[in-house]
Amino acid sequence: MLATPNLRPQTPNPKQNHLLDALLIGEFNRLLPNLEHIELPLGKVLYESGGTLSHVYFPTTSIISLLYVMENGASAEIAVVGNEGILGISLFMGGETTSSRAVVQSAGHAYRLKAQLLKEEFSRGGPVQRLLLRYTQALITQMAQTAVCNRHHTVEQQLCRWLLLSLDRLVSDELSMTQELIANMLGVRREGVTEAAGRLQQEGIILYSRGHIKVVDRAKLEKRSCECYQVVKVEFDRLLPAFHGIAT
Amino acid sequence: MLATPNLRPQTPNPKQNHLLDALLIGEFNRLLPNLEHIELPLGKVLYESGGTLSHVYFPTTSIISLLYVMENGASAEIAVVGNEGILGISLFMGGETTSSRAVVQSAGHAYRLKAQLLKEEFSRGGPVQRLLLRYTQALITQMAQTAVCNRHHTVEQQLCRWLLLSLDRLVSDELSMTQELIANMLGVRREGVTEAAGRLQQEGIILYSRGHIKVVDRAKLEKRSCECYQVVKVEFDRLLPAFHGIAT
DNA sequence: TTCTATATGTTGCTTAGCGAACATACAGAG
DNA sequence: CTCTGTATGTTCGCTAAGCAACATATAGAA
Repeated sequence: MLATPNLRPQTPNPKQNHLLDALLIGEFNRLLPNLEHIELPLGKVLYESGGTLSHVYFPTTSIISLLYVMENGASAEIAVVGNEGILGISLFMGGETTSSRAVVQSAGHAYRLKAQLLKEEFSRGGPVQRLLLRYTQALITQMAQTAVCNRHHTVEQQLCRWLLLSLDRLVSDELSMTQELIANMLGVRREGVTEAAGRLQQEGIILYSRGHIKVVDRAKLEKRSCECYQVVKVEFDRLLPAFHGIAT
Repeated sequence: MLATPNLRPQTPNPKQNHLLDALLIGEFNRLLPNLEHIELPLGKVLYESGGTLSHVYFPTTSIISLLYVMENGASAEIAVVGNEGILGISLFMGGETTSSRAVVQSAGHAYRLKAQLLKEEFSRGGPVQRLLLRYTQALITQMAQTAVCNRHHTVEQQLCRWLLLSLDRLVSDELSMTQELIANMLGVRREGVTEAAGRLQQEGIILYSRGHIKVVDRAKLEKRSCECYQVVKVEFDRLLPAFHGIAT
């Protein structure tokens, strides 16, 4: 039996989002009053495929999943966005609409900013623009690696990768997530996740119960994962190192 | 028996690359003398994973494949770049290095530009920058769709998608490509491609022989393909419509 | 406490695609 | 014309993961 993770000791603070923290320099500071704090419940759909983007989101304690949903209803996760990034890159990339659905994968807090405001800041160029583009580049790496992972790795490996990606974006070592939902994200059957999770639990790597997963042995989890996790992590660290002061 | 496609009636011309054509406006025109025409043989590696980018490439009659190669040697194609785009986006995205390998998938011509020159133009902002970012957005869509396709679709469907993507980037309806190479791109076994191609040939959709594939019935090919091809095509058309005059 | 919706466990069957080992067939060199 | 390397065809067994149809267990509501 697992306790519900206590994720709310801190007061919400824009600086909990690393990208936002790095952005809030110089003139960008004037946007601070325009940041709107919101709470994101599990499953909330922030963008629908093909829809227009009214805001961009900076998750702090929440995690957003970029999902592509196919004609027949099957889905697959393209990338995740947590406290390291921003949701809504197609806004400044010029797309206006997004081709994927954005769903809250882990409930928590976020800050949002009106689309127009971010676009204006972006088009000013300079460090803000450069940082946003570097983040986009990191996100591209994540997508590319997801494609590779989908092609070559087993459900268990992908589950490990997915858990690690989530863990890196949370303060806790627990996450609230049913196997059914994980299966949706990975684009596999629920039974496949059940089996893989069962194996991981038997080996003392994770502990789970009705929608709560606790990672007990992170080192082993990394070993069971495919290389994809490390590849993405290294690239994020390279492109967005300490964040503070890199926006130069 | 198929004749080798005659792809060289035209004199090489930068305007054969749609993106370059759209870029060569106003001040960007001064870059024209810096464009270097080159011929790209099949299989040539333009970027190695992790390497530094000395040039960006604008394919005209060639097609470049972005491949990710895993630790164990297995590979998968992330995206393709042809006469609609530019190779080397990580340059202006701020990455400096690329995380995937770029290989010539279809021999032909291209123009290249010194990395520094493109970076300078990009950082000027304005229409050039906007167009490059829109193209990047389209490329992101292609990567995301590749991820989905890898998860859910059969080898045959993916082969159809791949043929269509290649076709769109060529003037001819024939391509020079062995099944072995296609298998590498798709990240599947050669035998799988042989079987799928055999079926397509039996139904009169394609015709092939020792490294030459001719698409006979494009309409049927589109029907056999998964939705992924159309999704990507629609997004490219939306983001980069007629090209001429959109860089505003 | 009991009930119920939801989460997880399990099993049998089927199939796509892998790995490996081999057969054939064609193109271009000599 | 023959030889040879390369491209394609075929087969066997195997496994991961799909589909389907259940059984069980538990948290929270009543």
